[in-house]
Amino acid sequence: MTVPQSLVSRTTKLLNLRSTKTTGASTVTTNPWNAHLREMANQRQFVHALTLYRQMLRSGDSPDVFTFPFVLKSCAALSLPISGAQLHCHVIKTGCKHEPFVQSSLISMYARCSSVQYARKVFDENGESSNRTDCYNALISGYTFNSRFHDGFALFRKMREAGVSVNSVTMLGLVPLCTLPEHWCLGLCLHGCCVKFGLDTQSSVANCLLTMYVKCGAIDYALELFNAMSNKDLITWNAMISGYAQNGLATQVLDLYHKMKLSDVHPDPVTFVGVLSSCTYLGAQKFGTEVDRRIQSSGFSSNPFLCNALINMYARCGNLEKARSIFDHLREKSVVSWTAIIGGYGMHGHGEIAVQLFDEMVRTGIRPDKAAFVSVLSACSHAGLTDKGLDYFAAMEMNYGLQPEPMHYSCVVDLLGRAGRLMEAKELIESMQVKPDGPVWGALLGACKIHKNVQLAELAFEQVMELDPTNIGYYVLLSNIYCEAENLEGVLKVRAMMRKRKLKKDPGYSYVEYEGRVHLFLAGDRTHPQTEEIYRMMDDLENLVKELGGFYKNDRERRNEELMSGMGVHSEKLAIAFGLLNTRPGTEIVVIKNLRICENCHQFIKLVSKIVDRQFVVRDATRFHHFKNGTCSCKDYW
DNA sequence: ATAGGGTTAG
Repeated sequence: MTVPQSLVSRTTKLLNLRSTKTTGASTVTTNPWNAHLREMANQRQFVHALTLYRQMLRSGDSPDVFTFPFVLKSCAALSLPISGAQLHCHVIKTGCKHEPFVQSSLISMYARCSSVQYARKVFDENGESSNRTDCYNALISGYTFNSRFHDGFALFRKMREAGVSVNSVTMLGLVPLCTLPEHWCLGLCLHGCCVKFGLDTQSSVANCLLTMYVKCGAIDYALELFNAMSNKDLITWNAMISGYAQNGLATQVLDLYHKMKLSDVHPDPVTFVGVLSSCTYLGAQKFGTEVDRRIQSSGFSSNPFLCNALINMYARCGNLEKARSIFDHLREKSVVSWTAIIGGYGMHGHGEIAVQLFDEMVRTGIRPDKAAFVSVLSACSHAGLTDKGLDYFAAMEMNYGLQPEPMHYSCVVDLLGRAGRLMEAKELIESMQVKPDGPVWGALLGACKIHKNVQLAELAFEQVMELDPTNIGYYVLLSNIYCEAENLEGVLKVRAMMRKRKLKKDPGYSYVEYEGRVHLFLAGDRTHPQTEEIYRMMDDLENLVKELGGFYKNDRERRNEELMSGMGVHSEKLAIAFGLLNTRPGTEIVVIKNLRICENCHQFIKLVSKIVDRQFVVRDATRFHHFKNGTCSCKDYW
């Protein structure tokens, strides 16, 4: 085959290749450079490997069968198509093009750094000799790399029909093609294939299957596989930890991290990223600080992934000083770092700072992306910077060519809604290019609660029901709107709707982080080991609060809340009592809530803080996973 | 000796 001319003819010469002496095909030479090249490639020092290759040519030595795989791999890793094509010329000149390892390296190189079509060409022109497992494997993983689902499976079928034997590397190439939820049944079949071929004992294939399940959201299957694996290596642990983390199962992550520490496997930066993101999700700053110490002592402190994860963790947990200090010391601030710190200031009510930082980011030449706009838009809506937010929203598409997604719309609807500009918000939704999702109409519904607009609320609710009929939060919201409007009929209507759809309100829960553990309380919970003491403490507090004049703002509201949830004592009160029992006087007690704190508890906490002279901070955990869907199942976590 | 592969942040 000829090397694609379009690539070679480009003037850029990344490798300054001289013509080389042609040696006999596949002559086994003891090229002294090869050992060094292998070393470089194995250590992922790809630039060095290519430099070394250049030096080798300059010194007059010729590349051979053992040289090409390393340098081709380096080109693939660095995505250098022109150098890759030049190497292809060298392969032909040195007569190595029929060498098995060189063929599969070439296929892989083309698939990874120029075009999978060229990879296919090499494969086809190899003729009979490509009827080998290696070449099939290389091309299949090439299709996977380029997300070519149908081509990948078609080739696999061809491979089976041609009677070419399948090995574990075939599966490593094929399984990651099934990472979309709609393809996961096929992944399950592949799992069956692995068992049939006796490949499941290899931990790399199992890791690959594990990752596939995780990405499809089939956490149960992933866990089953994980538990069945007797030789869990670092990647096994990491796959499961990040799998939980990506599916919003934060407490399971912390549990698993704990178990990993007890095993012999040492965590690496990938592990810490998953653990930190779960601390962020839970608002578990103390746990996160522990992890931070471990990161420092493991020598990973300059890893950019970890720095960003740390900034995010501290910022979301409210420790803005610490987050800022890491951010300021960062050598290279990426758009991710900026987004994390902007989001942190935004969610803790420092909208002005968030906006300043966003502008500063743009001044330093960093191009904001969609996530950066989410953080600045939500900062604007929390701080009431309505016009500023609208400017950013306009700039997003006009100046940066970024098509807003439902997330951005829900921020802007919230922005307009909080400012009382309800009709504009409604019109914005109706003008959307993309289909609005539940949170977009939900934001309007929330705004209707603030501004007591029953009519618009009914309209927004109708829309939300089309999109997300099982989300209890919206029913509660509408019910409260009716309740405030003293529309008893409406309240009953919502309740009947919920009964008909067999929906029950998720229990409100609160948690307090204590001694590196998350202590979770559901409304009316009596499962905590200290339940007796907690309830005693709470009764005392309630009596004191009554003496100070604390009561429900309005009796109807209390009844409504109780009917909606069927609950007893509110979870935040339990959490407060637990905190008072276990923490030292003078320390702050941080309570995290999954649902908005109710008016009664708000007052309760205010009065308790006067009585006991302690500082309470109640933070809204819904902010932590505002844009994630998964529910937090912390229940089993002690 | 040599390919092919699995885990990371907002």
